Amino acid sequence: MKKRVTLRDVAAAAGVHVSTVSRALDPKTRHLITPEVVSHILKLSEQLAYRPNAAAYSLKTNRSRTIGIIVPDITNPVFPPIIRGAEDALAQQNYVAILGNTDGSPQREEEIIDIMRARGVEGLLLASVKARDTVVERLAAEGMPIVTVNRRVDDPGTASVVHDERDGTSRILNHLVGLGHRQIACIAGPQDLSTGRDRYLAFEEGRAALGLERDANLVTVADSFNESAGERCAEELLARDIAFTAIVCANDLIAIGAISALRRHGLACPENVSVTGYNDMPLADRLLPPLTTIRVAQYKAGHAAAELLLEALSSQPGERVARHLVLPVEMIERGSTQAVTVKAKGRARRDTPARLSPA
Amino acid sequence: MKKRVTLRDVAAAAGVHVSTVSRALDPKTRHLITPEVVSHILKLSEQLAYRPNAAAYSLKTNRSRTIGIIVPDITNPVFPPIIRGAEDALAQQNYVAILGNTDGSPQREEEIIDIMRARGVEGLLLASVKARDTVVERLAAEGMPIVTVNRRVDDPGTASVVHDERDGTSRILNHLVGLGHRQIACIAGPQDLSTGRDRYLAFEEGRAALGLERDANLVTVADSFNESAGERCAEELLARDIAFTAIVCANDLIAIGAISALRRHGLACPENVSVTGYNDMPLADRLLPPLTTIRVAQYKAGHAAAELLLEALSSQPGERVARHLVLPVEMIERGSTQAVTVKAKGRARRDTPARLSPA
DNA sequence: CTGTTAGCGCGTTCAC
DNA sequence: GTGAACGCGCTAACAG
Repeated sequence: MKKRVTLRDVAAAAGVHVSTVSRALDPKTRHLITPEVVSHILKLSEQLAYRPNAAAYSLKTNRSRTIGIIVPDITNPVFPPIIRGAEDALAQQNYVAILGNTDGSPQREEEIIDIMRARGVEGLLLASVKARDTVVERLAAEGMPIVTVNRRVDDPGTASVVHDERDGTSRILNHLVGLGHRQIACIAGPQDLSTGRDRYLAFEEGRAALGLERDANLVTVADSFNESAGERCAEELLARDIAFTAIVCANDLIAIGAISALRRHGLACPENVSVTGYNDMPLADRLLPPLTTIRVAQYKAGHAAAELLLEALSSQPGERVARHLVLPVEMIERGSTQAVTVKAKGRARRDTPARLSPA
Repeated sequence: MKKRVTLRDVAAAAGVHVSTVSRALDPKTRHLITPEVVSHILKLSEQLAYRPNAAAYSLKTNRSRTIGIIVPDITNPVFPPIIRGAEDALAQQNYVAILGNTDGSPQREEEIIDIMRARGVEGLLLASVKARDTVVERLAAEGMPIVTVNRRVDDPGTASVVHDERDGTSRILNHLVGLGHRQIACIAGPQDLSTGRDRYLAFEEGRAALGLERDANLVTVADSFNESAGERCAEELLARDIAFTAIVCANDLIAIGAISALRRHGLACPENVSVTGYNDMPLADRLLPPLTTIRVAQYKAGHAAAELLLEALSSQPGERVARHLVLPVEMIERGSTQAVTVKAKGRARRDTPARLSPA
């Protein structure tokens, strides 16, 4: 491996002292040096392909130009756009990111944060937080700059970029009611995550506002935002033997699982049961059936979160105010929802005795 | 932010010299120190939550314990499993990765590599290489350890982990012929990428071996591995006004695009035309229709590639031999392929005059 | 076995 | 305007 050219090499070539080169190369201190010398040094360092040594810079200044991004699992299609957005924003300021996957485990999260701190990350972008997150609380107390993205923590002291869950859920409900649905089931997401909780709260709120009766039997809570949890919850709803014509799912993967489970029980989506997702993840439009869902701007969220973090890094610790961004969402109507038909209405299950349906 | 505890702090607390602490903490040199002293130091450093400063280590040893992973676009569902596999392998040796997206642009690739070198990455994991890649050639010549994953470069001097493209393509062809297809079109991938080229070569080889006639009209080449390229190529095939009952696509996204284009022209998959993908990306089983495709072990490939790279890093520059791994693939039969029906056979297009179909 | 010493490459405070 | 000197936190060579 060719050895790297250092400040010293450039200085030797230019016939000046290292510190002169250092100053000439830094736009902030460049004015201290004679213009001709500056241009000479600039040309030379270009020629020699001088690249400052990040480790030395970091050791000296205690600034690593690195931040940590922590997600539950990069393999979940929700996260890549967030990461991409964040990295694009970071790159503009010569920052890079190192990535960690927690698989939802708080211990793993702690380990990863430990590793990242050893690496001297200047801040953290967290897509993995629980609503009540002791790891984050402790870190924030120590003054580590943190921005959560997609999810947030209850403590308003931690900056966040999230989506308008209430509006999204309300649009879904209005859409379904507009199609004639009155018996609407809900597969809520994990209630220890802000997204799962906020969407569920918005569901109950919207349901009440639309004059639909509350029925605890229509609600089930998934322990995870994935397909198998969706399947399990749909099975549970079906086992309860109650009537519903639509299911509002906490995210797209849950919806996919639910549709599979329905199909196994001989129920077609949307003919027998309408199903909605949330996130509009990649390929949601190509599924069988294409998902009616809420489009959230994940790339934008990642981008904005990184910018918020960079902003916090460049401000003094004292003057930091945790900022919170709520991005607007959009409803995307596709094939997984349709108007209630007389046939499907009332009773969602096929081979069980009919029962009185309210209204 | 709480200031970090350094070796010096631990040394002061233990009443010994820094270098003693350094040695006690390193398993390799620990045997030089009296066991009681070691355990005392270990306990103390634990207590003080000592974390070695990565920048200082890196500056001193010239080893950053960081590698660069470069992909075309993390948003493409093929890459997250590769990245995840690589990161899991790296983590076992206390390495971390920084990520870069090239969007397929060689200039961007060069910029990213520049940034990564400034960061002192010890090696590179490349999922972005062209078959002929001057950037990689130059880097390899300079001695930078490189492993390509998923794709490879023509130069056998660069280590790689790829999948058995020939076997995969041959399975697809056998499957289709077994279903009675004789007029099989092909949407090949970009021919400057090893995957696109190898799959296409295997297609021609397999076609000949199966005794199918060569027809240049049945082949089209996509300029990119995505849905819109798939749509364009399918349109092109249709415009040529030739008969085919199946299309072999270079990857899943192309297949998805092709199916969309067919549908726009009133052709259903698989009823009128069978379509195959490649990669078995996440959700390929949930699409409309579910894709018959080749499953490649992306996580495993990423994992293996990272291990290969770590191995190269720990060996002496002299004794390095570029290793090449070819992982086995598996065919997954789903709904996008079916036996040729009398009705569909011969002529794939509906509202155009029929034409003689060979055999 | 342990302490001493000498940098790794850079930014920064002093002198000049 | 420029050079000299120092040290960030750590490892490694050498002493003892």
